[in-house]
Amino acid sequence: MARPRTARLSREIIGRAAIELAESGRELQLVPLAQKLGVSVSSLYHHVNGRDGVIRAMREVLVPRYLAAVPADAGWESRIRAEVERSWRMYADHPRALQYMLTSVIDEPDVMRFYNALAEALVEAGLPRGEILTTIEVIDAFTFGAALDTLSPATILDPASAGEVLQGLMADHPSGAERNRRLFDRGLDLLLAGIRARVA
Amino acid sequence: MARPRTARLSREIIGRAAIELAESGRELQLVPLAQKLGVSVSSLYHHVNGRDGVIRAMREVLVPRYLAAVPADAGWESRIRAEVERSWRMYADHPRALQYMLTSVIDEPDVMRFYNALAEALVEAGLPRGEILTTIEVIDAFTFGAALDTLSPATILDPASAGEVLQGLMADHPSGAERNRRLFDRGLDLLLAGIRARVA
DNA sequence: TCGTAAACCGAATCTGTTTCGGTTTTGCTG
DNA sequence: CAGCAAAACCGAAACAGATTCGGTTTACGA
Repeated sequence: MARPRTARLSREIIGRAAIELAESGRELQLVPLAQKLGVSVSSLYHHVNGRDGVIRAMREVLVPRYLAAVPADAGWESRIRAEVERSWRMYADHPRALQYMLTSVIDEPDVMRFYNALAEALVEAGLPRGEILTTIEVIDAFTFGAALDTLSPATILDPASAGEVLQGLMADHPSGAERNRRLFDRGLDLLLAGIRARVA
Repeated sequence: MARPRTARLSREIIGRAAIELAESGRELQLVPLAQKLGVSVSSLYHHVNGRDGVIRAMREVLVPRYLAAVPADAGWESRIRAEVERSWRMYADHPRALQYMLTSVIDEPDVMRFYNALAEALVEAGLPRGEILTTIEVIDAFTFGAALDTLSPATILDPASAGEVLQGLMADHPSGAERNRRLFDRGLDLLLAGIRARVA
């Protein structure tokens, strides 16, 4: 086949399809990706730079979708909550895609905006200037770790080999998405409580 | 060559070599690994189940090395600090190895011991029972995220595209290992402050 | 209308993993 | 103390994915 009337591929089309493929649980491979798109593997190379380029395209789709600017909210704490929530949602909605994006460097303007928004909120909170950037990194690291938790199997711990205390606690502990949501909520609560205590 | 007088390989030998290889920054591939061990690639298959088996062997080396039981400390807070510190050190000392271990399931007894120790400490702290497991997961997620931060390039953010507030903060911010250490310390401080506030 | 570049394809190549058949040594068993 | 199964190694072949290359047709600008 030759050049079609209207192009079948673009970075965005490839990125979207790759995200779907990754989230379906299968490995991110070019043959299945090309099949999904009804195209031959080599055609992908006209739009993205190989497999790494596919991963980059995924990020170019996800970041603007989740991290684009929104009208700012009132207080510093609710602004932080809103920003971090969106960032977490991006990860948690697409944990398998995230897994591939782990090692690549982040240079999206929207990511920078996200950091900026957190910085401004923390300044407003009254945190000493020297602690702000580190605190942002803490929040980011936690969000990231919480998102990776979604990749764990539904039940992480084997009750059989758990100790006495732990075993008792595992009985009515949620699993899967519910566990993950609670983990994120509580972590953010704890961090914000820590920040409040610090500025008090 | 045939069977040697004394075996050249074992799961542990392979695991150690693989960790070194990963930390050296090169890809974890079987050919370099076999070369490093002075052995042919196919020989690896007698001891570990392919590439995935090599990754598993890495974990079998690292987990006992870092997470084995140690004599317990006095208060709940310092016990948590000690446990989490060791867990973080494992990750932070071997971030590249960690990267390969991300997706595999954890079933080591020492890991279970680690969770148990945290559970007992939080019970002692007086945290409501229904919150303990989630809090452990929060701590774990943060540690993990903080460790992954070591994989980031030395400078994450491009000052040129940073906003006004952020740019000012980036001037005297540490980078590399120093940044990572601070990130971990402050995160743990914030979480513990949050827990203290909760039980107060 | 002509020529260049874009968008696609199949086939070939390259890189890395896995399997297979063979050789020698060990260590157990009768 | 022979015999023999299994262990530990090897090289070569098979396999799996990613990447490159040369070709064909179509779009589009000069």
